[in-house]
Amino acid sequence: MTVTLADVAARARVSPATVSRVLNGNYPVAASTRERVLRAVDDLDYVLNGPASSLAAATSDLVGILVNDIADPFFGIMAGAAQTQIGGPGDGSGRAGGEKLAVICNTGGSPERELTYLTLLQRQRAAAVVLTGGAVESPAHQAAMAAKLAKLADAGTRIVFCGRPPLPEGDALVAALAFDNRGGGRRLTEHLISLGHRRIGYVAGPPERTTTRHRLEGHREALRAAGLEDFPAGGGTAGGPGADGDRLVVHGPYDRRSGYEATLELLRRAPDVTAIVAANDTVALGACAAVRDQGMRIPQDISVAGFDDLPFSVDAVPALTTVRLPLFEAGARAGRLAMGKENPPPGGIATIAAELMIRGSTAAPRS
Amino acid sequence: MTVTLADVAARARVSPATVSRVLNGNYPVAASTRERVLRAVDDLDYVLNGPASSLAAATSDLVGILVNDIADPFFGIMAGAAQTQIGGPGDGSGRAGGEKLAVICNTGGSPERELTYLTLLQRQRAAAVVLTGGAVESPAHQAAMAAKLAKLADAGTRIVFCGRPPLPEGDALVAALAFDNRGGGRRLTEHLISLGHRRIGYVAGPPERTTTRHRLEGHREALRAAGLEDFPAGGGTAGGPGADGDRLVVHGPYDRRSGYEATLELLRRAPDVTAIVAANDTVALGACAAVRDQGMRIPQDISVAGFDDLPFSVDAVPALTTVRLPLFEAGARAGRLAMGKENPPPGGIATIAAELMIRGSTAAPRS
DNA sequence: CTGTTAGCGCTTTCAG
DNA sequence: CTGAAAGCGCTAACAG
Repeated sequence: MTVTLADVAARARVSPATVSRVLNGNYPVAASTRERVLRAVDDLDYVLNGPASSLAAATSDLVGILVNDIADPFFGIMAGAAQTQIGGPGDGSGRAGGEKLAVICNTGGSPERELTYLTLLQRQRAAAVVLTGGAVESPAHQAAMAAKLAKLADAGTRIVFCGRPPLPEGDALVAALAFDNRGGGRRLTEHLISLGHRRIGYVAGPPERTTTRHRLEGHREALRAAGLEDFPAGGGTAGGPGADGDRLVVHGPYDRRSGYEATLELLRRAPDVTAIVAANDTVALGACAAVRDQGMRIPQDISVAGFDDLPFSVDAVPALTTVRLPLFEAGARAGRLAMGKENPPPGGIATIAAELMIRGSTAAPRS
Repeated sequence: MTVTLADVAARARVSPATVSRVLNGNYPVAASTRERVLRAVDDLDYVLNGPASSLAAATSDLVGILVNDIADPFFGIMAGAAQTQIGGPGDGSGRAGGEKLAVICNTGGSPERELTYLTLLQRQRAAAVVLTGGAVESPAHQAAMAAKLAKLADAGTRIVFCGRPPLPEGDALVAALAFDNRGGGRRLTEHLISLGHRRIGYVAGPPERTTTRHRLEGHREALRAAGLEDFPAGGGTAGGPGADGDRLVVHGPYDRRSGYEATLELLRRAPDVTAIVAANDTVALGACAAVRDQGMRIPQDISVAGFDDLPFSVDAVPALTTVRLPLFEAGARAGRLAMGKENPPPGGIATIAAELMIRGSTAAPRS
């Protein structure tokens, strides 16, 4: 029923090996032969058996792209961009040729799923894996990840981080594109301070994420530099890294609802805040809604700022002050790195600049 | 270097066949033996060779999810939901067991890429394929799709449509979950008409998409029912299906920018429109921006409505009147269908209801 | 440039 | 319930 390479070989009156060679295009074949083979392929409507080919070649054309939440455009944009550099499209040949199959895997932010997907990808002998977005910092998970990635790497899988800092052990195996979350966070808060804000609330992401920590650290650097750090330096009572007793920081997931609720909580704890910085734009939207529902105006009564500069942020009313991350460019570059089309940055790690976007949602506090 | 099933068998003092059986859990194995095997697997840190297994079994554990634009939450939400029903997660076993690898493929809305991805998935002997969102209606592409899907289907790949109408030939091979775009579009425009609007502009999606056509048809049904259809019934001069001479309809891609520009164009053509219906929420955001940049207020000077009810729509100011599509639920159901966990709807096709969400961006026209 | 020959690592009858 | 053996369809040396 199903056409095999041998069938094609028979019809083209060549050996299977030759068919394989023209299909893979990695070996000299006479033009006339190649043409005959190609015709046979078309006539028979032959489709290569991927598993067989991967088994024999000990490598597949799968490239995995791991994301924390594919419903979030932050990841959608990066993943889509990476796929443009990897996927079947570019070659325009119509017939699927030497393309890789770029696939996006949604971990939902769960460390277990991240590991599971990695195992699944390892099982498929993936050609490369791109890990996007913030990592979970629990030591156990980091160790497990390092071990798994090492295994993948020496099975020949290329590893690329995109928008994620390299692992502590700094495997040379990995090319990393890290966003300057700390610098962006710092500049954002500096902006608020320069506007005259002194009590600034912060709606942070989940405490165990690198992204959360870095952005928050930047925020605190700015506060400290301005002598505004009014919380205990050594952290507070809650457990885990980054925990602290600061009444002006509330943690929660990276979603709108969390932004809404955390903001309400913040306003309850400190009704005198004049500005709120959100972990990202989505959270900021929730924060805006909460602020409004409390009968306050943005930015007259309270300023709100986000992070990422997602497409909808400019359309918020007022437009959201935020920090732009070049998500598309970073994703595309990660895709190229995964394909080996581009050389890794010196030292294996590149820091991607974050640009402050000042818009209407922030202004000087009243009086 | 790499551990094989034979190694595990040796260590567990059983035959390779037995190891295979415990791993696949589809055959009776003595509890003690199974345990011994499992321990050997752990000791050796064995990972199944996917290609080899797929080759032997003539089927893989890959499930493809095709989307038009993964940067758009419309697709991100559906795809993510589908993955929750398919991916490695649910079983919680830690070790990757019987899971499928659900992968998202971003076609960018290009028919060629759609076909290419299908070929790639066919090559991988995918267990199932989920196609999401609107289809391109060109007859050539439809024919190519039908042929390709037929081939996939009889290679044992399960096919599921999600948010896409079944193909004209209505293959019984396919389970389809279609959104009621026409009904939703109709109710939305009826709402506007009931508010008193008579000149309603429409920023439509790309003309060749099913989604675009259905939503627009619903809009026209409503206009016609109210006797407001002021354009030539038979269509106008532009080429292609769905083209018409209606000055109040402008087509463009499903993105914010298109919404912005098309709205400007609309306002130029017909400065007297009192309401604008957008192809979807993203487009609506662009439309809102354009309206504001023209110095008009929403909804006092002009009403704006969207479609989809994406998460950010409720946060627009004023909140967007739109049509809610149960994207998550539909995606999850599609995932279940793809896994064979749920029976296909009677007749192979289910229509998913669309719910009108009336919010602040629409109001009665002035005077 | 092209054919021959071995496997790649697993699943699956078929016996026991 | 378990083992033995025969491929699955392709690639990759090696010879020509």
